[in-house]
Amino acid sequence: MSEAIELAEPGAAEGPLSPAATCSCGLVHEERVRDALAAAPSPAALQSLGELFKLFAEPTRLRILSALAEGELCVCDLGAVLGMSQSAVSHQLALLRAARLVKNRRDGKTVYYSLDDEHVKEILLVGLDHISERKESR
Amino acid sequence: MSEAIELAEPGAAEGPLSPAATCSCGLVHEERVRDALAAAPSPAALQSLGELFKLFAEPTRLRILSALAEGELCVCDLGAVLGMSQSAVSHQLALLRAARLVKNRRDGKTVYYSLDDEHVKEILLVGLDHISERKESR
DNA sequence: GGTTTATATGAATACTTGTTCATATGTTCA
DNA sequence: TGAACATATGAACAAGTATTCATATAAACC
Repeated sequence: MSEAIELAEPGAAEGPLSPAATCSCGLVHEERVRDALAAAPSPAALQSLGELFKLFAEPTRLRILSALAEGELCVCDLGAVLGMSQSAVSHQLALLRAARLVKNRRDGKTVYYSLDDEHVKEILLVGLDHISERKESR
Repeated sequence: MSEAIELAEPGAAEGPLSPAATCSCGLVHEERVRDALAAAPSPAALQSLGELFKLFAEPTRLRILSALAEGELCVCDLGAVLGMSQSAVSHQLALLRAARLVKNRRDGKTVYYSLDDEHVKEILLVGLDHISERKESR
């Protein structure tokens, strides 16, 4: 607790910490806060990261991605795999496509989708690793 | 297109594919669909995976996690880092705690938080790797 | 060319969720 | 014990989003 300091006016601009960067409590470990701020990703990176993980944050899209991890599938195939309407699948594919997680190629009337990024499998594996580890430690 | 087959009755139960597992279109690559279904994670795993990635899907929590990646911080520190109210931070910490992504220890009135899982940094790094790669290829 | 089939997209609705406000819990210190 | 402080939590409101329904695009086949 040696580096704990008391800020006289918690909400006031005092020192290099920005005014809004202090919460209502008066206790702040200034050095640690400074380190954390220095190491923080840029707002743009945070935004992109959030949008990326949001795509992995839903069972529907997770199923699409893990299905495509097995190989190329057309939209109708994905509908069959998921037991979902073509429209719902297509909407999700549009999101995944915009994030460049999947790519598509057209063959006549059929559009085939596949993974566009090596990180997809990697992220899925780390996630699966995490949840299985949590399960056994419980 | 050699393995493309036409289902006579798209909605009807025909073959090992479940009735609901066929979309409105009649074109299904049966073998590919079967492979994808065989490789699909269990519903429970999909649920857990979704909940896990949902925690990484928001700038606020991403900032909390990357701040804690630099070292232990108390709730008030995190409020200062994020420029957010103690209540908002505490709510998010409760979610991260429930998922065992962070742990806490009490020292008097102060509660210190830190990362509870090696996968957190790993997931963050893969995500950052992905978005930086996308940026340069654009 | 016109019809059929596979996919894409726009609008609307139901649902989830992050933040705020108010208040409770738990610890220290006088 | 009681006051002060750090944190936790419950309720409510606002914002974002996944699915459905209807319709548009695009290619193939007659």
